[in-house]
Amino acid sequence: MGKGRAPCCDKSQVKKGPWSPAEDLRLVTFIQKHGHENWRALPKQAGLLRCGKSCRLRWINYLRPDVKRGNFTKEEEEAIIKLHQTLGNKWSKIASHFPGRTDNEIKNVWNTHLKKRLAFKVPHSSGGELKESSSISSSSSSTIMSGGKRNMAIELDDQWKHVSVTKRTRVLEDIQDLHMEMIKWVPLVNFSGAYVRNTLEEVSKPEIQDIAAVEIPSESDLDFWNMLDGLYSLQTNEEVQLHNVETNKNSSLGVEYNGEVENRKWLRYLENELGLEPARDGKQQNLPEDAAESFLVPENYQFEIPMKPEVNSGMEYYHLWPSL
DNA sequence: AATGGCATCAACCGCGGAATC
DNA sequence: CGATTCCGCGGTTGATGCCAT
Repeated sequence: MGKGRAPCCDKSQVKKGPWSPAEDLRLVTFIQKHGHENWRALPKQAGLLRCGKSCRLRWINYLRPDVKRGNFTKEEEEAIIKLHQTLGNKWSKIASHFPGRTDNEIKNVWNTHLKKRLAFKVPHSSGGELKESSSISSSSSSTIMSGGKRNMAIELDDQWKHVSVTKRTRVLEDIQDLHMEMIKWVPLVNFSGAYVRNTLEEVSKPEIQDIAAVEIPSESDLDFWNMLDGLYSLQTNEEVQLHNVETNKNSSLGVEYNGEVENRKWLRYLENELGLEPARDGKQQNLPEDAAESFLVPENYQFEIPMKPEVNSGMEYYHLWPSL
């Protein structure tokens, strides 16, 4: 090795910490269109203020369409324990035995659950099977909605019941804020769905020009999405991903799209809880089947329209809608 | 209601090794 | 063949939420 190693990126120029939905969207969209042959160059090309390693990690551990979310089954946990006995802390090797699971996830499960379980293990009479301490249980957040095919209304109801009172209050306040924000936004959206950008500043654009211009929402848009993201946080990312995987086996293009559909249902549920809008039938929740594909990888790569109001419905309902 | 401790997990950091120059 | 670049791995940290007091 040489003396001293060049930093992978300019630390002062990169953003750190949790990824925003807008950043996720950029990353997923870019990778689906261009792949990820060079992680180091990717953030710049995708217009992301992230280091390449961060992008890679985010993709592998979270955004990759085949990533499997949710609780580990008993069988998986037992297999991890057995593999760890032979492989040690070779998380990537252990993960290779579990399609869809990531080394990071397995490492976390080991450190948070399995290691402790082994410390308390009581050898079972039928040879080798481990009996876990009753004090160790899976997190409730990821078990609330484990049944992906359950009726959405029931799921939402169940989930809402698990939300603490303080969080409910905060969410409901956020919903109100969201409606106030929507009021401000309505004039910016015309009926053809074109998002009016005149009052908004552009974010820095990718420097390379051989990639179709990525019309990502501007900073003001990001604020809006971040607010939405805050509301959506009640639905676990695991659940979103689970639904995405289940509903997109033939195509990875629907990751963001389906997550959005689920989020929207959740949002509507909360809106109804607040009494902010009349109950409506579920018809409006369905987007055309081809919308997912056109949304994520439109030919001209445009994301000019984050939201589209239903015609004649005022602010009642909003769709994430592609520019076709 | 406040707060301190604990659990969880996403994300970061630094290193080693492979690939390339 | 050494220097450099990049990727992937494993350890660790920090933010957040939950729960007991």
